[in-house]
Amino acid sequence: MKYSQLFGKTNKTAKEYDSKNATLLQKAGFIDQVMSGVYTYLPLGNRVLAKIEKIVREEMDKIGNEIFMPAIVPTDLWEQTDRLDSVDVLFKAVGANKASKLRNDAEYVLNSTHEEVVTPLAKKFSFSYKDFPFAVYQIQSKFRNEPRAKSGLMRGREFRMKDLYSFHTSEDDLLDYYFNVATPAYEKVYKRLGIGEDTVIALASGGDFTKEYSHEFQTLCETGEDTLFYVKSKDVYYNQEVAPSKAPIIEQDQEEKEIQDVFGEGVVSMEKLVKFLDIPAYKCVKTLIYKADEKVIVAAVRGDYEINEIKLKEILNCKHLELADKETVKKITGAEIGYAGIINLPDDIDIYIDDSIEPMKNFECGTNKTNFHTININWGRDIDKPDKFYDFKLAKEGDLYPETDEEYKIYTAAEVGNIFPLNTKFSDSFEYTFTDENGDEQPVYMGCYGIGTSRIMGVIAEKSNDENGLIWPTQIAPYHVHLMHIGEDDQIIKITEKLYKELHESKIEVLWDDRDTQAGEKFADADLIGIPVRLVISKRSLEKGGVEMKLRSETEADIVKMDDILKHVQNCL
RNA sequence: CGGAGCGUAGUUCAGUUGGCUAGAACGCACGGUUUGGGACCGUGAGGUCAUCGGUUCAAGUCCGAUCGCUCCGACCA
Repeated sequence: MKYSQLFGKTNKTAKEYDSKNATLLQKAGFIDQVMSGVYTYLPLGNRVLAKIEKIVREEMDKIGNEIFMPAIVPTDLWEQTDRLDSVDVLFKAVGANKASKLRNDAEYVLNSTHEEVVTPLAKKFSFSYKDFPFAVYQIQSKFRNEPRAKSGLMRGREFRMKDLYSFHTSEDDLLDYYFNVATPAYEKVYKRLGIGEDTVIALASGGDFTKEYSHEFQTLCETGEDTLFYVKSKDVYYNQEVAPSKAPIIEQDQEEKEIQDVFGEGVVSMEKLVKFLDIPAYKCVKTLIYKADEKVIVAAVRGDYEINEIKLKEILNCKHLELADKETVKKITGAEIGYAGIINLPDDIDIYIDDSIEPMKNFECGTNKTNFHTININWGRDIDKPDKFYDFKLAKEGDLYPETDEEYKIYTAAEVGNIFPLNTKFSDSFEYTFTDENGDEQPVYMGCYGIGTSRIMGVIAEKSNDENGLIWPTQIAPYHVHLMHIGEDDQIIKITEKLYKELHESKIEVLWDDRDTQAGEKFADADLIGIPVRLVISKRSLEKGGVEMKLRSETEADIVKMDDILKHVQNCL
């Protein structure tokens, strides 16, 4: 490809975003934003995405059959799984042209994931135990109406994803595939993409998919959205959303002080309270009123912690958990929002207390009376110590892994894959069963396995760059070689053109910057685009005996004899 | 969905208490000098100031609504 023929150019005045991948991919002409979280892939970006997907496809072909499902489907499929109105990010589409008489009024779903399509599909073709196990996958655009799309390709509203679904006659067979077939295939993919070293498996929430943990493939990356908690002795990573945690020991007072109500008008946040009472947050108790399904409950953590609703939900064994509204809080506590505490509560309410509170002495909590807080509360004396404490605090830096009491090591990471054991959740919804050896109907077990291919492009751009631009790993670089000539001398152009053709014939992908422009501009663009090998032909290089060759990841250039250049390039790929 | 900021040329931005015949840089076109890190000289094209409404003698500027973008938070199957 000649640069002069390439659609989409670099733009040095393009906006600087907080996110590197958004900035660099747009400056270098890989993507163009259409709206928040939605991008056009320009030729360079499209080539990178295609190469990522080729690698994913090659590995998935070893463990499943590729199919291609529709992005748009009727709503009734989503009604059958009860997800039509429960998936917050679901896009629904209607025919927009109200003026047209031919228009129908039906509503459709733009799939955010394809269980609703693949399960009825499998049901049409595979009914006998002899058909199992099997797996199908596709690479598709997905639609999720993220309330906050951000960070370039890291979190989009339309994005590319590979989704594979596996079908089994038993849970054991599902787990065997899950851990021994899908997981190694995923590891191979990340290795081939050049992020294998930095990619770990983390335990994460199964969401509404499964009660069990799901497994996330997380690429360590400073600007990632996720926080991982690593247990060294077990070599296990937990996503913060599920990390069990024990608060480190904090020195407590020896003497029990006198309990006391303190008047503090409008002191409703932890921040204000700490200032007002002049005590640290870890001497306070944070009390929140929740609605768990239809039941109202009280949950309390130490003041310097947040409540982890995923963990709390698990403890409560409820489907929906949300903070109670103003009226409910008033009814339960008798006070305005902000003064709830674990004392003076009605007898019939269930109170859940985090284990961070257990060792506390002379602690503070709301009085359940507007404008009042109570200090120097002690277990036994002022309030009965509950039989059971729970762990539903959001793990934070310094916390211990409860089982071994070792301090977590903390990493930030970007999710590049997520696999879920679905078990019979979707086969139940669609009444998908198979017939076993005895002629009996049995439930089908399923797993689903996702890789966000466009996000991976963002993650790699985010991780692999320097102050001058992108640095693509060879396997997914838009081209292998960035060729340029310096000087408009006929001889130099002829030599460059000859090399361009030779590279082409050797199946080496080459981008030739054939513009008549300043050398500096060509160098700057080459660095920005980030193609792994740069070849320069100029009067100077010819005088030195050939072509200058430089790797994007290196700072030093070498002169290579014209006859040896193909061999040298091939060695680098 | 809450909070904050913003929307002016292809791009990134400036435009003060309302006075605009709306600017700059980069990019683009033409001519010339250059050719190893975004070089220089000259000429030129390019704008319904997001949209709709209001206030005013006068609106890019003030007010309202809508749409959109960025950042923080909530959310994230």
